[in-house]
Amino acid sequence: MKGKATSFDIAHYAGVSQSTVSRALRGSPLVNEETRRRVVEVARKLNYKVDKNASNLRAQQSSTLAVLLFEDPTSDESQINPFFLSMLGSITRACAKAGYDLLVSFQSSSNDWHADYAESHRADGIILLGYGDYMDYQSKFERLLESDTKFVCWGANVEGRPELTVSCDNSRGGALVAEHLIELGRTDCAFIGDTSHHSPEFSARFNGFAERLKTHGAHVSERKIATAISTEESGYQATKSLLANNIKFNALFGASDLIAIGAIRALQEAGLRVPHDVSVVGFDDLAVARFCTPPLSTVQQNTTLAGQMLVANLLNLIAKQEVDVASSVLPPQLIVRQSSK
Amino acid sequence: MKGKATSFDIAHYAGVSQSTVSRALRGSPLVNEETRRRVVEVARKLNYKVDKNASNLRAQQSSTLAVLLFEDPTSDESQINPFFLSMLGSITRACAKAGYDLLVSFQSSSNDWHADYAESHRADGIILLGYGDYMDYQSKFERLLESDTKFVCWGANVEGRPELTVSCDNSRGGALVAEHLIELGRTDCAFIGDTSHHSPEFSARFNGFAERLKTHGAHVSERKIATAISTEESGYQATKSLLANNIKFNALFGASDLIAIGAIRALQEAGLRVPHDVSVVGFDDLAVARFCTPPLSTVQQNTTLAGQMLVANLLNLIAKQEVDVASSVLPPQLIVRQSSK
DNA sequence: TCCCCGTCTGACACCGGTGTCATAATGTCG
DNA sequence: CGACATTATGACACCGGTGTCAGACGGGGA
Repeated sequence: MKGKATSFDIAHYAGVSQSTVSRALRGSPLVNEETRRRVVEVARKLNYKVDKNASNLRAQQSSTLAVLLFEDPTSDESQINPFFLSMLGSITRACAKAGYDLLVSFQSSSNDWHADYAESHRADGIILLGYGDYMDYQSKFERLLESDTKFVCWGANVEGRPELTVSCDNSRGGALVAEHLIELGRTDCAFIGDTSHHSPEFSARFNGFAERLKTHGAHVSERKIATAISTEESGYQATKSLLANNIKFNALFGASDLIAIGAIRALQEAGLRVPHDVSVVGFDDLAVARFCTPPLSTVQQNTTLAGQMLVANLLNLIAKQEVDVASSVLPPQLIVRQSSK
Repeated sequence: MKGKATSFDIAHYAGVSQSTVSRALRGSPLVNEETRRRVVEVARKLNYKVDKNASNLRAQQSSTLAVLLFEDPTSDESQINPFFLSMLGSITRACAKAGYDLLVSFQSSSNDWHADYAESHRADGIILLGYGDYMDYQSKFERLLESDTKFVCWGANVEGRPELTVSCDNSRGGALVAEHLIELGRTDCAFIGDTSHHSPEFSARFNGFAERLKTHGAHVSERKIATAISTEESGYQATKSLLANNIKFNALFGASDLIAIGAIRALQEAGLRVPHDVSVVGFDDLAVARFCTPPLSTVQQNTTLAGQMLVANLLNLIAKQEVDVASSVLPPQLIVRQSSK
């Protein structure tokens, strides 16, 4: 046998037509059980595998999803945010469980997207993953909507289409942090992150945090807010700049774990003890959080569930089925460790 | 315009034949520059994208690679080894740079592989990633070789086919650790990992380590070796069992960072100070290593380079070009941090 | 003028499946 | 025994491109 076997080869050896082979192998009820057995047997012997390209072409669907991962443009080239990698893991699993393949692609937000996976029929739908510039996204979303591409995204909201988004209840997560710090009596808080509309997730965390503090008579002074993107280095620098300006606080909320870890480094370098002098809380619950010094209190986002929801919602979208919007906002959970005891 | 545009639509609007459209869009020198401009313009206007399924089917190649990630079967369901995720990142980038798409799939070693990506023409080649049971792999490798599937793998050697493997010089990495500990005067060493043939990478690290110690008159006592797989928990348990047996040592080499991190936890719980009482060194240089307490000395594997090599070698294999075996063994680098000062 | 050649284009078979339709074989009922 | 439903199968068009081949066209040389 030269080259790969085709369904015609199977048909030949099984003494049936090619049509019957196709039907038999896909479990059509139209074919006789005895015939099917014969076909399956021959196919196994010849190590026959259905050609996905031919099958996809004819069936006009690919049983494949694509993940587009947008990195923070300024983040380190080599290291990808562990939070998204963890998400990627659960998406992969959820995909496999649904019998779909998964294409993965990293994009830099600066570039134009290579988001033609759907248009070129390589994927039936697309999952968008990333913190990213909110304003920048909307125009891309419009292009996707226009070309009738099926997609869902994590975090960022698509205007007027809530069914396309799965996200953590960031605002509530911020509130949980506020409550925790209030219980500890640490209401003189700093915030490292981004309160602008450029980062809807970070600002939601901040707003939930600030509002809950306010209901307890505390508030976050403008001076105690420093801007950072989600890297350790950025968190470190932002915190250092606060300290350099001689700004005092007894608690610090980092908009992500990486930021909080960088903040801890800055605090410790300045001779401040965590949590004795400053309680620190992060957001994400990366695997690192357990291992840093001191172990980091944080708000856990359930990436397993998130990945499952993203896949499930996307598949519903593709099948033109109803998507449950309400359940796509995932509950955050406060994990208290030593950094805020 | 209903549905997606096809090359026939473009042909119609550009007033040429479908053949010419195909040629024009793929830059064939046969088509007149003026004609090409017209075709390209129409294609842009109609937002036309070549159908990959049709193209792949006809061309009998997919411009796609697949990564199969094998997890340690006993490892935690939700968390994937960060080392491989980091590798995945660099593979993705290398793929994109070469103009290939990337399919990602997680496999449990226990299950039969769904490695039919190549047979079903979904991918031109496969990258195998994972620590795994060496013996178990050889039979799978044979099956891949038999079906003439193009593949490369990380770490594990395919018998008699060195060109299919990219790996870190684990033995040399172990030797670097030995030298470092000798310099510190810490030659009473424990090893946590796996010295059996089941884990070729771990045992190579151990052998390189033990041999170098021997040339300096030291050696690793059998009693000071404990078996662990590459998880924090496993490293913790293995170390605890050593301590429970009242075994003393002033240095500990963990076969991976996760193991070393677990070991540190066990040591600290037992009241031993790191590095004052025991110097600890790991292997991998995960992002975590910098952040744990104390920051972990470790052997860095260059995952960026590794990913590039895997992709490059696989593409050479597919193109039936020579593969440079020698350069596929990557040099490890010792990173000294506080855990072994 | 005729022939040849280079340039450019169109017609057409083909990749390997899937879905539809026609039909043969068998059974069922009045 | 004929009309008709049921079951199982084969023939064939089709998905949307790619590669081959034949041919149209214009120019240059004899």
